[in-house]
Amino acid sequence: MSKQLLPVLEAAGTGQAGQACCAPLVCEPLSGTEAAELAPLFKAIADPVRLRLLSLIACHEGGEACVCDLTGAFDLTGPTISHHLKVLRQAGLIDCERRGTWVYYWANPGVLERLSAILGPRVTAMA
Amino acid sequence: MSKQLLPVLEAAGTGQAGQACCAPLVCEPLSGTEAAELAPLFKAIADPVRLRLLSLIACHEGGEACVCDLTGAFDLTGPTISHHLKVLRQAGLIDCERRGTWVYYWANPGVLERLSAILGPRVTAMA
DNA sequence: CCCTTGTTTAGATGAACATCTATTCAGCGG
DNA sequence: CCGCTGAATAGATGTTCATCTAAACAAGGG
Repeated sequence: MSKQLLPVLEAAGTGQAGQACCAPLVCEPLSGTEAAELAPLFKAIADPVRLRLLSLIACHEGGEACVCDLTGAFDLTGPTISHHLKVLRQAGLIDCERRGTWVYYWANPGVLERLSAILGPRVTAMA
Repeated sequence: MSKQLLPVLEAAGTGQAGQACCAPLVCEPLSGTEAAELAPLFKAIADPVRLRLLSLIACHEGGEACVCDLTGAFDLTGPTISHHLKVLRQAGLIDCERRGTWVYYWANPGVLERLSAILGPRVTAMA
């Protein structure tokens, strides 16, 4: 229901600066500010439950998943799942909307792509 | 000074299964086992200090950096830097060797690439 | 052989975090 | 309007983690 994108991520995917050579992280040293912005994003996916939640949501038919589709995959209580979803949402990795009784979550593909771009020296094949 | 590669990472970069379509994470749901293997790797880079350390090492001239090159960049004590380097090393992201008085660290590029591949739907342009 | 410098290990401490139970909020149907 | 179900919030608890100081280990130079 909210949307937030971090500055460091805005620049990562664009064709602005030296995007063709290699991963920013391997190309030139991260500044303290950049690292401070990136670390929370990696922290958000640095948990087995959240990693699976993100994957389940991203892979789900129609690109979105109801919470009730997710809780069954884990041996955890509802509030715990809700907590992890909140962490992913606050990191900007997913977003959600309430439609009637159920709440639907979908992944924010751009953020994931940009994280990937920061890590890996790969071709930026954007359409 | 040790080397360890995780099974889930071995498969990620190879041309084995569906690597051309999209990121594994977005393609099909991560199993509990896969998530449990990946999460610690992301946890290793989910810290501003370690992220900068990794970047500093990877970018350093000659591909390797002495600990004395690294400590100056942070407002932290030696033991703290050493601790973070140990975390990165145990995750397999970096490796080190003692040469005389100094200890040199270098990045393990493959692991980083494979993490990138898991996150991002990008072309695997490997030579 | 001791002293100095570079690096790691051990142990302690305070903050952050994952999880739970209990409660509250939001819609829907009788 | 009341009760039911899905989902989030509040508060508590045990664990993990980042950081420090103190000590140990490694290598080299008088």
